[in-house]
Amino acid sequence: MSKKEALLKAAEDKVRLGGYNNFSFREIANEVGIKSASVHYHFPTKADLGAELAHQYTNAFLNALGDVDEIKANNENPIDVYTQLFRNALLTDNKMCLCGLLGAQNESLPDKVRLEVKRFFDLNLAWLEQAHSANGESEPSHAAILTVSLLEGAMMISKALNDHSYFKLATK
Amino acid sequence: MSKKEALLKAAEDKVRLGGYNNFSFREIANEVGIKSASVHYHFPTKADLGAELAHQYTNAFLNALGDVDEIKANNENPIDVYTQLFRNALLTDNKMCLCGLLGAQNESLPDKVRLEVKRFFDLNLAWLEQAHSANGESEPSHAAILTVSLLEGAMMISKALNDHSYFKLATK
DNA sequence: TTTAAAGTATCTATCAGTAGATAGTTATAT
DNA sequence: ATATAACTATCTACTGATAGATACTTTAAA
Repeated sequence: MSKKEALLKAAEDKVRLGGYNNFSFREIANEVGIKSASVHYHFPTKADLGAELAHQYTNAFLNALGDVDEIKANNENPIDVYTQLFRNALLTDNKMCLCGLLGAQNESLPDKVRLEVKRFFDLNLAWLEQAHSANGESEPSHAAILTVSLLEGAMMISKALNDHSYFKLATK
Repeated sequence: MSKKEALLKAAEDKVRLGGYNNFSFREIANEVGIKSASVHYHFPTKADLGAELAHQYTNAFLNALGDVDEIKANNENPIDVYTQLFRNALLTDNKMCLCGLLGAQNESLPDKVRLEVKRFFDLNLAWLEQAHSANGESEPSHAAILTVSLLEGAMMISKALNDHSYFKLATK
């Protein structure tokens, strides 16, 4: 893993625990074994780092979801796949969804970060709409909104209560 | 409004926009017209301020909700009342739910703040369980979890997309 | 094929600004 | 007189950011 990738990973862990202000160049530099000034070589500003972090997170998330048609072709329910990905993010990493937390902080984010967070939800809603449509839902667009809202909310409250069983109950 | 109340109000606005790290003693002191050192007279530490903020927010929220039995006696649906309170918080104030945002940041909060955030959701779930029970739901506890998760998630994503119509769609 | 230039990745040193917090002082009001 | 609510002054720690130097690697030109 390159230093740049390591910096992004270190930042991701901290942001997913406490939001955009929960990491500093010094902290993540220490963790990967360079000086804070050197972080600016890879990311001119903190906003640049935050934006790239959200962008890559979104790409990785959508990549992990895969293609709706392929899922259907395997006789699987894409909504179950989606739910499972959220569940893993919470249970395995024991952390919030990066873009969920950043989204809640929207108004205090730099513009370029805000834009990437919006991209995450736009793409998620598009994927879910396609999924519900493939499932024969009568209102796929509305169902998509309900799905992502419920999952993000359940995740948030599971963290607030520090109780993973909450998420399981909310998504069963 | 006393200085102390004004400090809490100023802090609340900032926290609801960007989380616990989104306000400083200096900022809120300037806003109410005192010096940052004087804030420590009212709140020994920032954690004390945060905890009292979340506590009062919770009390005000539950007070605004009112009593389930009285709502039912007026032939109103308490779940509609609950939804409407969330909607107003978002549409009128144009801000996130304080405890929703803090809950997502859970791991980076001081202990006493974390405790108050947990109290918010515990009390919300109890109120909703009673409400769903009064509505004759077969699984009031489960319904309560779904209700608060959906509303918090819809609120979060409305902020992320900067689009209030999203919340309306999610809650119709 | 050697040389020159450019790019990569880091360093040290430093900056102005802000953070929360403390000690000790002063004014005001009961 | 005492408690309340503010003040001034100051502290240490941390923030993101910049300047300038160094070593190493890669590319391009003579």
